[in-house]
Amino acid sequence: MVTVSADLVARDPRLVGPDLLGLVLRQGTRAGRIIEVEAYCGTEDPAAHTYRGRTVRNSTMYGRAGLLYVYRSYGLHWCANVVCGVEGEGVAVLLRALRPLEGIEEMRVARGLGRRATAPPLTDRDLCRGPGRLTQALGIGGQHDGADLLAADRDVHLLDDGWRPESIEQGTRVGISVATDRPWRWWVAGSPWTSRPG
DNA sequence: GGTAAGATCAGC
DNA sequence: CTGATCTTACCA
Repeated sequence: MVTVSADLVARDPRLVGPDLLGLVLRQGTRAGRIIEVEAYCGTEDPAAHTYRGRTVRNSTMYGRAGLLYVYRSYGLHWCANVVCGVEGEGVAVLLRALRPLEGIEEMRVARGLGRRATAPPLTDRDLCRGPGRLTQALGIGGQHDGADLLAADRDVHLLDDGWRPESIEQGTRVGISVATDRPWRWWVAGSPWTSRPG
């Protein structure tokens, strides 16, 4: 397990996105492998939070590459992004699904909070499949917005254990209503851990 | 000042 | 399909 270099993320998010597949996101004792991502491309991307300029919420997305941009989605869920490009550009890659690797019991507890007693038991596939689910599973929230993912001594960081996908598939992004034609979503081909069937 | 629309998810 | 619930944009 080694940390990820700044060179990997200090590029166009459409290049960084597929290169993040296979890397490990760790938060405390919980970790998962990145299976599915989407690129958000700043002023040229109407679906990006930074398309209309800086706000209180999106300021981290303008920071230097390798920071974690965490925002609240629909007032309820947290979504985690890896800031890319150069400082001030406002581009990032959204993490959409992980394969759980470590701390799976902790993830199960975190994901079970607030569920009805009658709800069916959570399978491993239910833990990190979707951007809101993976942050809940790892315990990532607003307090991690702006964290440095490239420093191994931090609570939350990116690691490379050498694993690489055999092949990668590409398609359009999920859950947006503008710029729906841009093929800026990538996932590990054939993986059962994606947020929706490939 | 009010309102609508989200980079979502769970439950019916 | 709907409701939950926070942030922002846009209009009055």
